Amino acid sequence: MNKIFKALNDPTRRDILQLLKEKDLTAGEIADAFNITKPSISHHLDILHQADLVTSEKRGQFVIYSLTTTVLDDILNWLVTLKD
Amino acid sequence: MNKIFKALNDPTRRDILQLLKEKDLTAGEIADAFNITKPSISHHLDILHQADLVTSEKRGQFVIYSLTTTVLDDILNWLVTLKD
DNA sequence: TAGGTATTTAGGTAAATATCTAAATAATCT
DNA sequence: AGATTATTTAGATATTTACCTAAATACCTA
Repeated sequence: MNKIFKALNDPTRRDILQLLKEKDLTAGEIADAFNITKPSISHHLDILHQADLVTSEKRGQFVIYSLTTTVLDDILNWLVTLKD
Repeated sequence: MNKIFKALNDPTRRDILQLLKEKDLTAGEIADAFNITKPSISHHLDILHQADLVTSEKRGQFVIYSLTTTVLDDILNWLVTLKD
């Protein structure tokens, strides 16, 4: 839970997730979508990965990132429980 | 959105919200529930207030805090949209 | 194998965060 | 009014975070 909230607590990382919602992307493609250096994006991707919000697969020299949404259920449950 | 995610990105603050779910509490009662000094709790309450996750009402020398969940809808929407 | 591309790791810096103690403010009570 | 209680503000410190540049790693191709 902690890791997920931490991962979501950054606008760049939230934007990355929304990009990945459309389609899988390589690390480079993700970096190109932002005005941030590639190492910084790599760091953001690492944090998202630690939270299990993305998975990565190495394809040749590329690393393809995909969205994973199953862990969001924990947060959704927590929020809904708080609401009712 | 930013403020809400920020407010939720701390276990103490999330625990405060869950306490307030049960019933309204004074700042002191909230502080007593944690191994943290009152000024620190006051600071956490301020962050929750800035995110509109709690409201406060002064009753005599006490300040009573209540949970507000309406702003959670923004996050819930964002999360659900990401999922489907 | 040498050179090029994609990505991550390492190291450093500035800003934000969580915590503390001490002091200030506000309300109550004797 | 003076003392007590509740809460917040101020100021200090240690940790975390987000970002950068430079270097390392991994893979591909000629």
